[in-house]
Order: sequence, then structure tokens, then C-alpha cells
Amino acid sequence: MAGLRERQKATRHRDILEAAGTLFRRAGYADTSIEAIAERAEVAPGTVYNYFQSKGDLLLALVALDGEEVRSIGSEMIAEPHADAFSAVQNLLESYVDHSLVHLTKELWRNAIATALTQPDSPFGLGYAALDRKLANQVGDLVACLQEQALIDREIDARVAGNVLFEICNSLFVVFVTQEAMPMEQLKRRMAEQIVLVFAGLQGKNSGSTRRK
Amino acid sequence: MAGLRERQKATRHRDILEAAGTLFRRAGYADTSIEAIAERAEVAPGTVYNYFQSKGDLLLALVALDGEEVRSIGSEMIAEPHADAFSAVQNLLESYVDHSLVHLTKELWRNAIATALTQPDSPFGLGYAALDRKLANQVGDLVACLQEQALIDREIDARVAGNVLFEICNSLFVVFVTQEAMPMEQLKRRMAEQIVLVFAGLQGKNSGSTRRK
DNA sequence: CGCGGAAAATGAATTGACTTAATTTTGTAG
DNA sequence: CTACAAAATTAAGTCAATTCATTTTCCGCG
Repeated sequence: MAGLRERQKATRHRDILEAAGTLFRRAGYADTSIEAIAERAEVAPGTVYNYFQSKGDLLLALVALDGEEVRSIGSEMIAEPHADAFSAVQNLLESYVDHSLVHLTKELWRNAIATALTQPDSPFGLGYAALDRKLANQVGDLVACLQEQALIDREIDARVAGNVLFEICNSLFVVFVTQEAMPMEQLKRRMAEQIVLVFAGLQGKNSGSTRRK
Repeated sequence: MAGLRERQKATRHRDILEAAGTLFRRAGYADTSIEAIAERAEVAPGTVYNYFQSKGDLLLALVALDGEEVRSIGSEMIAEPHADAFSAVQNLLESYVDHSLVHLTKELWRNAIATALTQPDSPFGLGYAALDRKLANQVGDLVACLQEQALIDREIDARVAGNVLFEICNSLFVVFVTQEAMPMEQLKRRMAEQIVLVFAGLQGKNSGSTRRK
């Protein structure tokens, strides 16, 4: 059974994460001190470190929650029937970015990506990288699925195609979060033009792949 | 004429940058303190902040030097004659990553990218973003150049294609620097397979672009 | 020469993330 | 009920980046 100890631990974990989420969103990442998070969670500053390795881990834990949400929405989208390949891919990738600002701000994304980069071997750094890979694979799964329906050339390596499509959007997303003024609309426009370009190579009009000589 | 003051200022700037570069490479970014940099440059800690806004700016200044080098090498490569489109693009993109580890380590790249992300509005943060854009445009220029030689379909938007190609490599480069163990060879292999895939859509075998319905 | 003021250098003080070692609390076995 | 091992909590540090009030240095001018 769940001992008191277990329950308290889970509660604290949640409390701290919630406090951090609220304050991060309200005051920004840099201007939120661990002390303030601890106070809001009714806990001593040091206690925060029993649950999270660092301030960055706290942020990445929030991102991870979001990531799982996006991934599960994505897997539902893959299961749905697809009219054409282009819009299937576009819809999936747009669903990722659509959800990005529901729980997080651009500033939080910037800091999350930065933390994942500077601490690549910490548990959450690894977690962030794993999430990226999962989403790229998900796009790859969609491509494979579209191949089965003959909507995309079967000669194409679905894994590579998934990576390319995901990475393009990821790069554009990074630009999006670094430019506070850039509207979501513009991000999607750029995504669309780049996906179209890649798609021109995914249709397999005749020979499809390019080999030297 | 250059007064003593001007000259001293330039000297200090160079001294500090050199000290930082040496120590960053030797001990790593995190383990190099501003105090150590100041000491090596024979300057007080506070003085460093007269020349650079932050430790991160110092790092980004080093990256910017590297970036200019890469850009000028790149522009020479574009001027050379090209046998085929694929290898021209591949060579240009490989030249970028080949030079990435000449003056900087993976750890420094991670921290540089992270700093550029977290301080996007600082002068060097803007500089980093501008550099990325310049390199992407350079790839675009190469594509345009190849179009003129009829090595790439003229229907393609060279700017978009340049972006796609550059961003793909940039994404792979980020993965490369976050994984200390990943060899350059593997980065290039991944780059090649993704460029090939995009290329399949740049050849314009017949209709080229994809329009819905 | 040397004086006034602007620009630059200084380094001690501040700040906040993170660590640690002592204290308190919990679940349990006797 | 009680004593105790394990786990959680905390308060009091450490450390390094950054700031800022003060001092020093340079330059144009009398």
C-alpha cells in the first residue's frame, strides 16, 4: 500500500513542480529563484534539490510533461486516415508547434533547450534528447504509414525522411522561440514552404533517389 | 591618429579574448572563471566586463571569429567550378563542420549555442543568429549558382532550399556536439544521407513541385 | 608643465545557485 | 510503547558571475 512517506513524497514532487511552473511562467525563468519556488511550495530551498538535481532539471521536467502530451496526440494523429501525404505530415508537425506554447513560454523553451545542451548527460538532458528522437521517429512512422498507402514512394528511407522533416521544423522552432516578435503564423508559413520542398523529393515521380554517376 | 588610449583598448580587448580562448580550451567553459581569465590577461575581474557583457559574450566572440573564417572559406568554394550539384553542396556543408573543431571544442559549442539561445537580444546573441543566417544564405547562393549552370531545377526557390540544407546540417551538428563520443565521420554520414534525400527533390526530373489536388 | 574632466580600471560587495552536515521525522521490530 | 535505522528536511555555508562606488589614467588646453 502507499505509505504516508510515499504519498508525501509524491505530493511534494507535484507541489514543487507546480510552484516552479507557475512562477516560471509568471516571472520568467531567470527571475525566478529557487528560494521563491521553495517558499511557494512551502518547503525549504534545500528540499527542492532532493527532488530535482538543479533549476534546469526542474524546467526540463516541465518540458517533459509537455513532450509526452504532444507525443500522445501525435500518435493518435498517425492512426487517423490520411487524405494526402503532404497534409498528413503538415498536420502532424503543426500539432507539435501548436502545443508548444500551451504550457510554456518562448523564454522557457529557450532556457530548456539551453539547459539540455549544457547538461547533456544529466538525466533530464538525456530525457530531452530522447524526446526529440521519439518525435523524429514518430514522423518517420507517419512516413512509413503513408508509404504503405502508396502516398509516398516506397524507395525512400522512412527513418531518414522522418528525421529530415522533424529537424527542419525543429530548427524553425528554435528560430521562432529566439525571436519574441515572430508570430506562430509565420513559423507555420516557413514550415510549409520547407516541407513542400522536401516533399518534391518524396513523391517518387520517376526514379526518385539521386545517386552520383 | 590612434591615441595611446585607443591602442591600449584594442590591446586589452585582444588580450582578454586570447586569455579566454586559451583557458576555455584548456580547462573547459564551466571550469574557467572570469577571475582566471582576468589574471591571465593581467587585468582586474571588473575590467573584463568593460569589454564583454558577460562570460557568454566572451565565448560568442570566439565563435564569431571562427564563423567569419568559415564564411570566407565557403565563399571561395562557391566560386570554384562544380562538377555536380550533390557534391558541390556536400563539400560546402562538410567544410562548415570540418572547421568547427579547429579552434573550438564540442563543449564550447554547446555552451555557445546555449548562450546564444538564452541571451538572444545581447549584441553577440544577435551576432550568432546573424552568422547562422549568413551561412544559410551562402548555401542558398550555391544553390542559385548551380541553378544557373542547370545542375538544379530552376523552379526551386534557392533561398528555401539553402535554408533546408543548412538547417538539416545544423541540427545534425547540434546532435554531434551533444554527444561527446560521436565521431565526425558519423556526422558526415548522416549529413550525406539527408542531403541525398532532399536532393531527390531538387533535380526536377519532371514536374518538380508538389501541389495539392 | 600641470590642471580639469572624461574614460577606463579596479576590487570589494552583492547575489543567487548549489552543497553539506546536522537535525528531525518516519516506519518498524522488539 | 519504545528505540533505532533510514530517509527527508533544513539552515548555514561555498563559490563564481556580475555590479558599482571609488581610484587611476589619459588627453586637451591654458
